[in-house]
Amino acid sequence: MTNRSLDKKERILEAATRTFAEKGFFNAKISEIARQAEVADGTIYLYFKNKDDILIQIFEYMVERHLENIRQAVAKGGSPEEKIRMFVRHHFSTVEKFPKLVEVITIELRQSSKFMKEYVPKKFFNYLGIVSDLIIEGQASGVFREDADPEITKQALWGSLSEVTVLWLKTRKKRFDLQTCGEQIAELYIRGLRA
Amino acid sequence: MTNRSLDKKERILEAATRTFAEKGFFNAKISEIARQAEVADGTIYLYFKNKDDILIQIFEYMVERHLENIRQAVAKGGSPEEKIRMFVRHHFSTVEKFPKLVEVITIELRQSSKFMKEYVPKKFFNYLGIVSDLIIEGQASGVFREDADPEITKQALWGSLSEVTVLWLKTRKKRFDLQTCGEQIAELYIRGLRA
Amino acid sequence: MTNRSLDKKERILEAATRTFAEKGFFNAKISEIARQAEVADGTIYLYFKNKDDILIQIFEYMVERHLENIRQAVAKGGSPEEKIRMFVRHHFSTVEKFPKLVEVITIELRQSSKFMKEYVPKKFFNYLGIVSDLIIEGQASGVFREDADPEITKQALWGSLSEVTVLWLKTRKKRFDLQTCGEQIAELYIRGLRA
Amino acid sequence: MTNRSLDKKERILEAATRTFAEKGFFNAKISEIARQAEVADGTIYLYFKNKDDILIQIFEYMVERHLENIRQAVAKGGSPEEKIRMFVRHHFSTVEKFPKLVEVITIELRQSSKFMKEYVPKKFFNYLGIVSDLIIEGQASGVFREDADPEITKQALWGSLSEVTVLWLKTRKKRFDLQTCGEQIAELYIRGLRA
DNA sequence: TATGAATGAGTGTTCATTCAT
DNA sequence: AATGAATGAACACTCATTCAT
Repeated sequence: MTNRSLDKKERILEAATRTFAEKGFFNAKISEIARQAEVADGTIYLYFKNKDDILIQIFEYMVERHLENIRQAVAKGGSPEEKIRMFVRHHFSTVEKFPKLVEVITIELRQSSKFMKEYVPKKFFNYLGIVSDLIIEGQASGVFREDADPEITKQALWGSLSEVTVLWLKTRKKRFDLQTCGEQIAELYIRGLRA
Repeated sequence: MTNRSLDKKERILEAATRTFAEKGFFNAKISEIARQAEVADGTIYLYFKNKDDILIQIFEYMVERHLENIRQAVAKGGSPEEKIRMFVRHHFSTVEKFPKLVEVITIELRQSSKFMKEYVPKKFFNYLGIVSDLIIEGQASGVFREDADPEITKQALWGSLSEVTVLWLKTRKKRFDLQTCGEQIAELYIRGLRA
Repeated sequence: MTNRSLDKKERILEAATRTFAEKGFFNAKISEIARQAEVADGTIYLYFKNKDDILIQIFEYMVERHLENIRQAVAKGGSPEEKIRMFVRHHFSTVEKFPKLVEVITIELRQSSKFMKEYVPKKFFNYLGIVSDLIIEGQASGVFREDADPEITKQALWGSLSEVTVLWLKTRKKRFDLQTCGEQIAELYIRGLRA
Repeated sequence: MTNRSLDKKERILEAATRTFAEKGFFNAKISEIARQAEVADGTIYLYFKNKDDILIQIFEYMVERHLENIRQAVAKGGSPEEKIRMFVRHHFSTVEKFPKLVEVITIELRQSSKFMKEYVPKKFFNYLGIVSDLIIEGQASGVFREDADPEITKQALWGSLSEVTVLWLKTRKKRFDLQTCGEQIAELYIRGLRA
């Protein structure tokens, strides 16, 4: 029962992720998602308020998964510098593991007006907050410049990660693989922040 | 004649920019743009292939304007480091001068599937190419690390600029003004690249 | 068992009457009726064929109740004239006693296409037949005009009663109370029929 | 131009009247109306706000036509009694001339929730007002009873007319023709009102 | 009897685009 | 070049009804 329900919801989330990644948010039809999830159109509305809500739940599901691991991953790095490296590595290994999911989050999410205008991604703020915390920690321990603004830097790093991710997802011409991407960006920010 | 035509096309571009920025790409109606430009609905199709094309032409118009100045602006900086600073400053001063325009380019453009999937922004590549050229120049003159990949770094910088821009456009709570943003990001990348 | 069943059916009829009167036939949801009757959605279909059938059964239930009393009530009037007065009075006192029920019968019933097109309200014909019988009786005893058509008059009276009822239900601005309505209409028809 | 537009709007009104009468308001599809009017679906929305609006405009169109003539028709009757006769006759001759139109007005109109709940049929009130004016006139000249309430009587008469009309429209078993109906009802009310 | 999760048919309305003038 | 009336494809969502339990 609960089992079947969870099954169904997950099947819909999966089907939606695939469909959104392939067709884009707007061109993805509810009936196509239903078909792929092997449920009736109406069933989708037992688990989701509307089309935008599917996207938002994909996002939340993703952030939750990601968040579970990221703190542990970051903790493994001893110094703040190493922690930043871990954060970046973790991002790209997630991209590598769930490219479709990341594609939807990074590209299609912006097409949902509900998401862009009404939804406040609280958990995502927590996630990004890890970065500014790292910077503050590094500044406290003297390894990072005092004059670097943690908020701006956090945002800048996130921009770098997602832009490079989009490029990689779009081209798939891995002249540079994701490992390289990660090391390059981590190095850039670590040196950029060093006191 | 040509005069009136140019007039009309520009009026449409302006009206579209305003409307896209205010309502978003999808909620902006062609008839609303026509009304604001004081032309008939059909007239728009004498100058633009379709709704997406308006967006693309706004983008090209923007890049052209931006490109005209950017090379001169960058040239003013003597060293590669200073040139990067000029590039970033130029970006944010443009954001400051044409916020509506930048908002459309940075946010609404991603809503057009034509743009995201079919259009190859050649001129924009030229524009971004300035950055990788700068890095290569800096590496040649020994001020930048040889192991920094110019392509990845270029993309990372662009990601930082646009992400911070989006944040600034959305919040308008200038806890940090754009000047500060620019200096922060420039410093980050210059130090990050330094040999 | 039978006890509980009757209970349940009656609870559904009551809940439906309330819901139909409040929301109208089309805006009343089966699930809302089920919620109010404290049964499961599916249970309703053990007692009723479909949504229209609920309405029809409300109607029949009403007519049965009404019919039980009306003959006695009419019988109390000695002369045909007085009997018409009793009929009209009885109608309005029912409106007064069960306004919700009457509202559903008089207004919402017309929204059901099943009712309007397929259902033949046999019992209701019996009910209205009382009027034409009265008229014939009056004609036989010489108090009513021979040239009044009992069928047309019956229909006309019914139209008057329901139209005035609708007005009263809609406005509730009792500039005239129901008593007055009844006396006015009875007087009109008695004089109109008098030989 | 204006010519074509009027044409088109009238064609839609006609097609809608026919379709509503045949299928009922709810079962009438916009696309079916468009097909019958030989216009595109979207064209309907250039002339009408929505489906309910079509019905409302049919109603207004009808009342306007009816109102134009009714005052003249009533004026022809010399005495108040004769005027009531004219009013009733006029009603049934309209039913005879435009049965489809009357069917929509009398039966289908009640299915539109917009009409029943939001629209206030001002012109229709004027139309019915003719009746209460007649009664008051008759009371002033002493031919009608002083104790007959003009408002209730007006409403009662309207109920009689529409109920008998519905019966006639539904059965078409003209055991009594409309002429007879008119004379019967007129006689009933004239006698019923007589001082 | 009773449940309630699942179904899936069904449609009014919008709006980018066209084309006769 | 300019118009703007006309087009018609396209689709998320609801809710009465069913049926496995």
